[in-house]
Amino acid sequence: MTTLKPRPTIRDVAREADVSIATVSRVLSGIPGAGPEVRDRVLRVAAELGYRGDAIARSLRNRRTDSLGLVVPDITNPFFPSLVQEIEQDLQRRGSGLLLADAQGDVELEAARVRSLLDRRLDALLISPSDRDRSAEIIVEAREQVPVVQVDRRASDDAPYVGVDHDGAIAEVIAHLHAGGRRHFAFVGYAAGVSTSEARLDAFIRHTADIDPMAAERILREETGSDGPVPDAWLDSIVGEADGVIVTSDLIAIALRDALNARGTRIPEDIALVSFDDTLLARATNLSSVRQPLRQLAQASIGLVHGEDVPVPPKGFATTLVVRASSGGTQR
Amino acid sequence: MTTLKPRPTIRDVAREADVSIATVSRVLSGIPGAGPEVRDRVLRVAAELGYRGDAIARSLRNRRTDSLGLVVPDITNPFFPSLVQEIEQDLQRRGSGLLLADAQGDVELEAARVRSLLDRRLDALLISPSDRDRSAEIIVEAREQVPVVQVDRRASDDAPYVGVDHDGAIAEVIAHLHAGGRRHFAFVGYAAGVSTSEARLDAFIRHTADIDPMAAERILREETGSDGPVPDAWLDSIVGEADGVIVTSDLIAIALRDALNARGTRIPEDIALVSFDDTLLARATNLSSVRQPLRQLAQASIGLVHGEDVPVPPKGFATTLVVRASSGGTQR
DNA sequence: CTGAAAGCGCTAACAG
DNA sequence: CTGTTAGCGCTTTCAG
Repeated sequence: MTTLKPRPTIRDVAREADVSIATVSRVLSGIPGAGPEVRDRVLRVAAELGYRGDAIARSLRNRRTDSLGLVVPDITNPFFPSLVQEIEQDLQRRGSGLLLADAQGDVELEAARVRSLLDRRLDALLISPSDRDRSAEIIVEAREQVPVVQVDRRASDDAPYVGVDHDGAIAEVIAHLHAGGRRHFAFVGYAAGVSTSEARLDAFIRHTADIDPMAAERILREETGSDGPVPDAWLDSIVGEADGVIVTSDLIAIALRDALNARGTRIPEDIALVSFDDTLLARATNLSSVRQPLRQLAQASIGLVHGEDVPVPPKGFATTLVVRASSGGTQR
Repeated sequence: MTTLKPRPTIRDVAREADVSIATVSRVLSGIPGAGPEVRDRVLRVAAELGYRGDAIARSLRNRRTDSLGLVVPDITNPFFPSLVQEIEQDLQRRGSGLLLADAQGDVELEAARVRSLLDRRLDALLISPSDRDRSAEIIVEAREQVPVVQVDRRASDDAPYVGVDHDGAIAEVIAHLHAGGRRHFAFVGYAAGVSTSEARLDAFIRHTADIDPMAAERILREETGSDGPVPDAWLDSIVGEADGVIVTSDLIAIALRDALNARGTRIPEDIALVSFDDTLLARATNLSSVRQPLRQLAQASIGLVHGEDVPVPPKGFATTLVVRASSGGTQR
């Protein structure tokens, strides 16, 4: 490490411009009452010195940190990096910083992370709760200190929630598969406790009830986490049984497709595959996937948490089904 | 939003425990000189009130924010979330927070993000620079203010760098492929300006020189970013030409494998594929991949940036080749 | 239009 | 062993 150059303070600027620090503060904050001559001088000196202000001191005084906490259940799940990116971008535009915490799917860890973030006095907290039920408690606790908004996943009915219309998404997928001649459906990768997964499963059961009463029997739970090999049990339940499969994540879908291919099952001829999130995995491997409106999610949740009057559709934001090779064409 | 509960300050604790704020501060900081009777009372009151201290005020006083900035070139690249996770975890253990910024592969944006982070007065900055050459400037600038360490990617020779031994990694991969009977090599996904990619390419050329002089002709640049379809030109240059292919990322490798399969080329029989990063993509799809010691990278970079005397191997940390189906067995 | 001064919550001299 | 006080850098009354 070399020697660190100390940042100029407001006093340096004041001294150099031969005015009081109050004046400097006013000029730099763009507060009207300031003489044009003085104004220019202050601005010039500030620029010369490279004065940038001290966010910490400002925060202490303003009781506002211009930074926001984001807790994700697992940054390793490719859906979240994309969301994080949108959120970070939006915050940057607002001049706010992003404090990120990863709960690693663990409710205890999540609570610890939230508290640790709150100690840093963020202006607000965005959280995608790890567990549908058990995350509610920490959300309530956090809500006593700062505005909290739940994004993508939800746990507490007390805090606002911004997510997508899972029901509409599933309906669209089923319709698409049905239009392609598929009549036997399966739902792969259900993760208990994950609110999005539960919402999708509910919708799946509802929307297949009429056309395929057996579909509710073909629900395959995620056992091993989202990585690891595809269980043989899944393949046994699918091959020869279903011709239209909905998968909760691109990653699982890709693994499933590989495993099916290895068994000689052809995608999409024998089985059509549609997954969720439309991450770069889906794009790179020609997987049909349900795209989430990430920018809208980011903007709405950030707006909401800042107390703005953002319109949030009651059923959630609309998704887009991106049809690619894995569910393309018609069956047989 | 409901009413927000104000956090208790140190004065509240002092008043309630009937001592001075100085005593509270001392007790809570575990500074010795404090009467056992008073000590207990303070601790009890603090607990009752749920006093947690104010990180902002503490930062202003201590000139230390206990938080660290991390700038990644693209959080959407699956390698980085894993690294971020390790870093966040390590920081949490140290009681520090993580301010994340995404440069989106854009040097200008990167500079803006770095400055914005510095304004927040972090204790240190970790950066994985977007561009081998053009990121150097902002690193130098940052270095004047806080300790800076480069992780994974590098740009400036002035700031410390923590990364892996790309040369050793490539050597191991080539040896593995060679042992499997592969004799004609290709390097896919080279990204100019990305220091890791450049290091790997250098090593590739060096380590294939003896056994396959033509290898240097089979270097395929990443043109479209890491998503998007695989260019036909890649396939033309590989099929019938190479039997051992090294790919710079799991994502590209998966896309490439799909495209090769679609052409009737079989993996690993016709072509063995080994990629980099061993992300969950590789695990999920049985791809051979070079694993990076993320925890070591995280710990070393965080240690270094804190001025600790962390041993960093001069050639970089050793990687591990994880052999899976895509390069398994022997040729033909 | 500008300056002096209070004070955000905390820690660290310094006194007693 | 404990209390008083200065002050981190800033914004914002309040005076002038």
